[in-house]
Amino acid sequence: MAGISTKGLYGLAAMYELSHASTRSPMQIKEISANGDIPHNYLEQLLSSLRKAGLVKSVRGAHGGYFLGRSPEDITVLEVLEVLEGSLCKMQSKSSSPVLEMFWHDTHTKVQTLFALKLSDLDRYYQQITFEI
Amino acid sequence: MAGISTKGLYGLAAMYELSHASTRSPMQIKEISANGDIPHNYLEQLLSSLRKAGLVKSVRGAHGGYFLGRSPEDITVLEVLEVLEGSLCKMQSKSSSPVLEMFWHDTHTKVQTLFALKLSDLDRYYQQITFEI
DNA sequence: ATTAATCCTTATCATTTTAATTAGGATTAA
DNA sequence: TTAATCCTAATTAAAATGATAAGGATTAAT
Repeated sequence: MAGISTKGLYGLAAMYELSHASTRSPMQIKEISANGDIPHNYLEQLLSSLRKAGLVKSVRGAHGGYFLGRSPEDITVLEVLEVLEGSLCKMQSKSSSPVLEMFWHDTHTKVQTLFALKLSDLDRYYQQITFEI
Repeated sequence: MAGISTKGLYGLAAMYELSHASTRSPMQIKEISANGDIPHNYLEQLLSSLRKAGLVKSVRGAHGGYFLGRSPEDITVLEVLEVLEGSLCKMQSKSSSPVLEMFWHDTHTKVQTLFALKLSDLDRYYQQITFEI
């Protein structure tokens, strides 16, 4: 299936939470886990990947937790999803015809553009709710 | 991974072949299979799905084969891929926040728009090659 | 120094999907 | 009647998904 798995959904939800968290004290896994209804141990694995990619920073020990690795204006949804799900809409084998090859390449580019919005832009979707009601 | 699997690649390649085949005599699996470098028996399964969805028509028996189910102007790449891969970029569980819920819904719509080009439009990519050289 | 809280890592597991392969059945032109 | 072709179902190997479990490493608080 060519869908987005819970890995990506959970990961983006976690990043969204962190983008609204305090920059003073770290947010803990259990809090993200509870807010997003994400299995605690599974989320740990996702945050581990995100940390290795520099998208989050961690503070270990008691009162530890997570911060966003960079500001929400400097992180795109595309980055988050690619860390967790691999390249979006990428074809894994060569095409038989140059036409299809070009189609897939072009489509891949367009999908990347589609997801290249900043974490800080996500809240625009809240505005849409307000406008529509 | 959120990629397109060979199922979709093979299927679209087959549909593309058929869109350029004669409308007088059917095209045989072995020919599509050879042209697209697709395992014969695997392609049979994909064509079976496409036939059940009405995207191809088959002629059984000796000298049998396949036709496109409708004209290339009436079949979109989206239809082909959704038959074989399921809904594109669909999220399988509900989001924790309304903002993300709207983001995913909006993105799903945009991805569908992206793939909503006709089989007959694929050849425009050939023009691009010509223009760029 | 001890303890409790928290992040971190690895191993394991069940389920599903992918990508076939195999084997044979059904249909039809010659 | 036969050979060609589509059609279907069963089986399989490998990988990904979506966890669960267990314990190690680090640190604040006592």
